[in-house]
Amino acid sequence: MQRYNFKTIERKWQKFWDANNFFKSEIDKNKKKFYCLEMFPYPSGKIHMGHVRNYTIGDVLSRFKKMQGFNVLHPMGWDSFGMPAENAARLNNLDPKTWTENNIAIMRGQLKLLGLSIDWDKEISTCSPEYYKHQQKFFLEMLNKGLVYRKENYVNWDPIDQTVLANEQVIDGKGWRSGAIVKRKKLNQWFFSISKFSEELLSGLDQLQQWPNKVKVMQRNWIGKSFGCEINFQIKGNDPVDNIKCFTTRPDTLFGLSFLALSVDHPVAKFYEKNANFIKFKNECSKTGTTEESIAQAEKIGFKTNLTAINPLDKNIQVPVYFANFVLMDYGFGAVFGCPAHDQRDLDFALKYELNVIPVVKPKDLLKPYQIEKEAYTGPGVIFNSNFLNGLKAPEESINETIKILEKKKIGIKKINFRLKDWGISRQRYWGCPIPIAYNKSGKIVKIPEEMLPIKLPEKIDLNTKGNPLDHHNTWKKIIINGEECTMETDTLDTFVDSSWYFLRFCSSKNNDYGFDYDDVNYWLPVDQYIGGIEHAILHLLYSRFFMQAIGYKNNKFNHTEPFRGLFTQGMVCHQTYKNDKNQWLSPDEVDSEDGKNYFIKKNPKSIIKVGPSESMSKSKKNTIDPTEMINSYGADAVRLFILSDSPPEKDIQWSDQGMISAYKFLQKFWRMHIEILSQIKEKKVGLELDDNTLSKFTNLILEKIEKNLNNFQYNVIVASFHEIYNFLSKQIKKDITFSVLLENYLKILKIMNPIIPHFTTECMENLGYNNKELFWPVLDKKHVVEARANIVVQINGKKRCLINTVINIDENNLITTIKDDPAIKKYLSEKKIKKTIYIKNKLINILI
RNA sequence: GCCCUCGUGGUGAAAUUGGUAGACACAAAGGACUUAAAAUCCUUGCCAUUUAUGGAGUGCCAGUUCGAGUCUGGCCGAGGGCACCA
Repeated sequence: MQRYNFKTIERKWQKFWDANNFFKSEIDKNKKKFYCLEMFPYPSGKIHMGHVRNYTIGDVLSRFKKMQGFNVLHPMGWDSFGMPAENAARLNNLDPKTWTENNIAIMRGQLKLLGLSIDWDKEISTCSPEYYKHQQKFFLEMLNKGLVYRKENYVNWDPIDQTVLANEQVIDGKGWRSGAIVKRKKLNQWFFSISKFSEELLSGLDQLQQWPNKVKVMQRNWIGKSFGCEINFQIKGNDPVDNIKCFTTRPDTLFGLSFLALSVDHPVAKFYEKNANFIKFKNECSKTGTTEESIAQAEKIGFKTNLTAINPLDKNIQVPVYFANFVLMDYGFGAVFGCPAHDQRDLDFALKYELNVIPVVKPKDLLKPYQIEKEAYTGPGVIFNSNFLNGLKAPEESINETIKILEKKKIGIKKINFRLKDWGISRQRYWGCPIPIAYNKSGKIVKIPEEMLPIKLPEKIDLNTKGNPLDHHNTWKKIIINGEECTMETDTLDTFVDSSWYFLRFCSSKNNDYGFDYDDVNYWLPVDQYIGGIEHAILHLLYSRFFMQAIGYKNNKFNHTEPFRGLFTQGMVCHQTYKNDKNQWLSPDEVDSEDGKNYFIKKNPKSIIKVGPSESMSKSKKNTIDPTEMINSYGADAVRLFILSDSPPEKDIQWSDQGMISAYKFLQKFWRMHIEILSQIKEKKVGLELDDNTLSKFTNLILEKIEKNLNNFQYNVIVASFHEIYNFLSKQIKKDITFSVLLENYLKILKIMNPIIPHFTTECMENLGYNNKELFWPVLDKKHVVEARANIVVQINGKKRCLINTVINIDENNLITTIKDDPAIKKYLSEKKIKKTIYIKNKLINILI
């Protein structure tokens, strides 16, 4: 018997799809569209199992939607700017462009082996001038709309990568890529005014019903809206400083004021620049570092100024002003008022410097005398010790009432504050999109005129310089604009800018005049299903949402402001880790095991290996499995089948060789059954009515189930259903079935299986005489789903006692009569009176005795 | 500290949304076929005596209900996110 030869068959159908333009998508306003997008890859050189999982999930959905008659857009591109290219180029003495293009060629080939239903005509690459010239236009457009600005700012400086990082790219005080401890440095930087859209970005989340709640919560926290009040404190005497503004969410505790605390970067600090003790204190603060641990453990310290602030509600309350290490300049006004009784931080500070602790919120139902010791009281209660605020219910009543009073007295203003900060986009790097800006001799900003775009990166560049290579390229830096000699901006854009609009580009990937065409975008957008890793929950997704706001700002040409209607975040692919006796990582192909418990090095069977926990596949831990190797050994369909099996797509999956092999074996045994079915159909057997119906019923039930699971992303359950199909069919075909009924049902089953194992099923269908040029999802035949008989669970006092097979829709009295005759139940019912019965039609009966 | 998610056999997991717990697979054990191996097929969650038959059972403790893996409250544990955010 012939084995299933995946190598020739998979190639055959990939060519067929290609030749018939199977996955080309064009705008067709008579058809319902479906835009399926997976996060595009960085071209590192090789695809990894994470890609395989990501793109298989998207492919299954795309194929399913296409079969359902949707006009599907399923494109692919490359997130191809970024630092690894520069580093690799330096190592291998290549230029980043060549390195990147080679990688793309390799990875494109690898992805094609998977048989993905991608419209390769729409392929884009962010490092090509064809792409980034439009990005430069967006930059200028946004600049004209006042959404881009330049300012001198403290930045997060990564000393290894020699570049600036966005706040989001600093993780635990370390660079997200290099892992180096980030330093503070003052630089002139370009910013996107993302914070201008804080409110829109926050409220937009409510529309996103098909996003995981987890991601929405993370974004909400990130945007960090808080309601409060801006309060202006007068400074006593004739100091050069006469007032200090503070932001507070608890204006109702103002009578508990005992100090003001300022950030060391607060404008007031300029009066202390020459004070040796202040300099010392400032250094002390910066030493604390930015790591999570140090922040948590850092002691609250302060530097006392000679200023005295006056409580605006009561001029007799006068308090000292400190600089303090726990106040941040980039939130609120970089100044807070301290109310130690009701804020733990303030209390810690007050205890250290022996400042007043005045409680102003009293808990209800107080049992013992009320005294603040080492713990601040932050719960609800009633305001006291507070003159005209006394008696207000805190916090629900007191905050709003106090704000009203403060506004009336012109002391404070109601204010909403966001945690979200503007997005710093300048990077001191070569391999990124050049910023279309130059500076004239007097240092003024000059916009590059549109006809001069794109500003291309220079091809020949010396990468072996410190800092930004573009800065050392003297000919590139010189540019003449309107006859005036200028110097190019040498910073390039953060690569997150590239990925913030690529989903728009796919809609009009060939448009030369503009990044996209509004008609195209308004047809395809929003992306109906976006699929990718949870690691992009905040940055990439928030930036993309911002771009829609910014590009559509003041022109209202977009029909939708949210780019991604559905979001699915898939889990990681994990594998066990292995270490030798010297604590060095070992790759899975270096080790072997006979019992699945004890492992040894293949070359040295006596060696002992420590088996570590299963972790997400990474080069550094050497626990990777090469997808192309797997495709070559088992075929794309087997790999697709395995990567979807066992674990739900949103959870992590364990790679197992046994699992991979079992997926392969499944296809082989299904193929053997297929050959048998073929010969039965050729025989033109005419069978018995009963077995025909059993088959039709099964087919339609499994269709119903798989369709539901496709819509819910329960792909692991679908793979389980495939096994059920085999287990059922391999037995059923041994019975008498009319050949035409067998053909019809089997064809239906192959179509249902098509999105997951497309090559295999297409080949099988061709064997049956199907032409494969059109492929539609089978229609559920309800008459076969309706059962003639039902298995009813019989419970006595809530305990299952037996199953009874009866005709469908039997009424309760008839059922009880039948049950009383059943030998398995008789013994429970003998001479007992039935108190009550609960009957769920065709499902269950509970008899209480 | 705050927020979110999740606890089901040796393992990955299913469970029509309150109605037969453990589908489907992996592993292990036993069996069939075979001179033998591979491949293939069959059986097996736990306890009580054995296939029949009972019993317990979805992290723990209560509650609602005829009936709870599913709903409510409390506790324990794991994972993730945020954090001197005023």
